[in-house]
Amino acid sequence: MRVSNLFTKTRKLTVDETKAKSHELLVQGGYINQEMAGAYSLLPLGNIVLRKIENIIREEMNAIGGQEILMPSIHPQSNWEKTGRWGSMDILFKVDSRWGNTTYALAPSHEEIVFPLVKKFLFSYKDLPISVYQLQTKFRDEKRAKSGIIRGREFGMKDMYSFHETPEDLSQYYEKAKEAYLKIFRRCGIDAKVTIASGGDFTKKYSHEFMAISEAGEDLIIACTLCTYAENTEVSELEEGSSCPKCGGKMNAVKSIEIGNIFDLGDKFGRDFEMEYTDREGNKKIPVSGCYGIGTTRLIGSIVEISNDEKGIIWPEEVSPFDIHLIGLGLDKEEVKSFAESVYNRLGEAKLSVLYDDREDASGGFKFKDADLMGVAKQVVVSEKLLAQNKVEYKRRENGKVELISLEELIKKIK
RNA sequence: CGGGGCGUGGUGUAACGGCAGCACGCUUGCUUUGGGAGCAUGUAGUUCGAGUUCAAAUCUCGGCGCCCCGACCA
Repeated sequence: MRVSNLFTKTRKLTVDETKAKSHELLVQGGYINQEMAGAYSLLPLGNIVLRKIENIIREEMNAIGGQEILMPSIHPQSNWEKTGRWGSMDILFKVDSRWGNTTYALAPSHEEIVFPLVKKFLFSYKDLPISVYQLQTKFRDEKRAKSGIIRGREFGMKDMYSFHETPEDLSQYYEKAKEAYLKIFRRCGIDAKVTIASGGDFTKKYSHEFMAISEAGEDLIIACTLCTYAENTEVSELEEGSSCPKCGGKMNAVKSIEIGNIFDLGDKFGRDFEMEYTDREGNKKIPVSGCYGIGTTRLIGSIVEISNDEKGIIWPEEVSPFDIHLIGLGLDKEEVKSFAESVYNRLGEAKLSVLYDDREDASGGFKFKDADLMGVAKQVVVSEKLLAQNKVEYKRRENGKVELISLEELIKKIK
């Protein structure tokens, strides 16, 4: 991708200091645009980051047997009445059809679709376990949208639902999902803490929240400084400075963002939708199930919230919108330009994705500032000076360490 | 939903009730390319409605919108 072709631009000026840091950086860098309170457009760069996050999630969900599907966003009222949530859920958007008197729910979650859906294909214990997931848009009529992309009224989410014969099988799968979640967050550059929380109005059982430690967070948790163990202060009896029940490390109270949540649903929704199958003894049985969510667009904001400095965003490698940000200096000179172009082409041949700052009318300073702001994990500079040595300059955004290196050495090094 | 704040060119801001100004951006031209370039040039604005007043960006009432604190939070 050439910077000269990007229809978005970076912005020099601060957008609104009162908002979240991640919001400011994502707007300045040209990743997102706010359309109203709680609704955002993802611009080319932001969209690439979202796809990268989604693909990481896909890989890890597929690895634990999840099958990807895609369900609709508008749901029939009757399904929501069956679960009792039509009347009880105050964040539920309801939309009227212009024809007749039909009202639909705009999906804040998908139990009301996925349970009747799976029911259609579930006849025997031999069909279990089943695990399905989707990457989709959710709508929640939040009383107050806040913190930029971290808490919107429309947002991206991965939701997975699993169905099992026994609570034991569910809990085994639940643990597998927990590990998969930690892996996903690690790949996104976040060292997530796992807290035990209440199940909300969802289930009488417990749930686990995955927390990213950040001042921008809305939750206060008490987290171990050594391992992933943590408790939400809403339910915790641990005190600041006490020792971790799991590893003995020190527990600290910290603010954090909820980036994932998994629930043991028991047979709640299975019963609501009379989801019966025949077990080994020929009896009718209701499966137990779990659900597993990750806010994908919120994750974008959370990563930026955690990974930035005074110059801009610092993308962790796996979610960086490009492998390399290539900066061409002095491109008005023909030989420098063709050198830069050949570097761009060669990196592409080596299957590296490159954002190439090919602007001939921008000063060098401007390009460095833009690159640091946009935060691509690796930067490569070409210039007249470097051309003379037949070298390029290689720099990692996270530590700013600079290396002079030949192009082929560079490719070998980062492939 | 309770409380508070704010609404001025594309962006960020200034203006006692009395000529709407600045910076950035953008246009055009020339010069510039190793850390947000220089000169010249042009461009564009008071959220909406009602009211008070000789006169409203400024005061009053209402609408709409956004932000913050709290409450809420699959």
